[in-house]
Amino acid sequence: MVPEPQTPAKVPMESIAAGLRRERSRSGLSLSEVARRAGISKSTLSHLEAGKGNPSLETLWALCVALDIPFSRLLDPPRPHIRVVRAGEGAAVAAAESDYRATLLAASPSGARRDVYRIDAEPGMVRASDPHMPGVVEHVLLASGRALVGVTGEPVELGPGDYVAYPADVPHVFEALVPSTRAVLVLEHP
Amino acid sequence: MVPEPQTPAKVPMESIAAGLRRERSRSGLSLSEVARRAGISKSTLSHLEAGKGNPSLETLWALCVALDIPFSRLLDPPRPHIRVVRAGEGAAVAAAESDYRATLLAASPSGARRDVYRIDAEPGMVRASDPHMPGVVEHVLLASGRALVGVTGEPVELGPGDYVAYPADVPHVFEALVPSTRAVLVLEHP
DNA sequence: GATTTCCGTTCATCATACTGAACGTGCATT
DNA sequence: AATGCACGTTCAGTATGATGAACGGAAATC
Repeated sequence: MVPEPQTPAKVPMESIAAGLRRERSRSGLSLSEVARRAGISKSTLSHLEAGKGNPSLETLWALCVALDIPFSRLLDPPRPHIRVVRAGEGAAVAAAESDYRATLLAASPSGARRDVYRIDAEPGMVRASDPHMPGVVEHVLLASGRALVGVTGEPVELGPGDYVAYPADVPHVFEALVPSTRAVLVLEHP
Repeated sequence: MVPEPQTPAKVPMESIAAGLRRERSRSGLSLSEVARRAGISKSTLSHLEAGKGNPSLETLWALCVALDIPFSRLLDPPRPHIRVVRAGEGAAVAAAESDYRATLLAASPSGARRDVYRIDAEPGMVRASDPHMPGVVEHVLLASGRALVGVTGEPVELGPGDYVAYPADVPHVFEALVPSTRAVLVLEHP
């Protein structure tokens, strides 16, 4: 078999468009302002954020510089890197000791600080948070009850023992679904 | 001060050109063949490898697919991502139990396979390895002795308990400095 | 040694990404 | 209300990236 000749190899333009919108809204800048800083025209940026076109490297690069983000932020992972580990899932850390069992949920990036919070929430109370500083990640381990947690627009429903990590430099929510919902929240900043 | 209006923001085209040449030579494919697989013209690729032009995202993406490399491979910095964790350093995994203490060295990328090896080395014996497959990472945890480990040209000296991770798709070495040097080597492939 | 086949480069032509002005809109200010 | 000024979008013109044929050279095949 001849290896994929002429395969169009579609570019994740939609993902890039979303990334541009997300990063710009995070920075709080207007489309015009970003275009001005990047030295490109508003129309070009407007097109790109609409997911249309096929930008040149120069254009994308200028935008990354203007937004002060690494290039990979727009491409590599569909950035909102949301990870869910259900109760019982996850790799266990091997221990010589007898019946000790630790499940690794998230590795700590070196240099990161982690603050721990306890959350008590009741149904009907939706706690919506504004974006934090860039790079901030929140980890939530649900202790009891049920809750919708995560990035606004695509939250995850958690049950007891479930875990989720999501970027907290975009708007995010915590909404209890049943009474006496308790959780541990770890706020990680680089 | 108005924040950098109109700054040209130079693109690292030379670095990208070098990356294209490097990755293609690594794959052993001809320029024509890569162009054919990517579905672009030879002339375009020829220009890009010469560091000329300003490729569209579609073009670059197609090349990355054809070369089977992540996009960031062409842009990111001088690739070798080397991480050293000295004995005693590193984030410890919290345990309710008494004096148990686990230091997390590297979280496993999902889908990655990890093979574990035991290494026994004596001074004078320099073990130089040729590059493995792209994306392969080696982790070395030194058990006893001393050793120079890592990417050829910039190895790291390890003592007991020290840990290092380095890309193994470039030439790398393991050189024991004292007798009875032992280590655990984890070979990780995506 | 002539021929074939692939290699990588160069150049005129075409397709299109980018531009800049004009537009409708919403929010302050007067 | 009227005005001013940002915002984001649309559209015709233009700059330029991508193409495909033609090229010279090297290696394999006859």
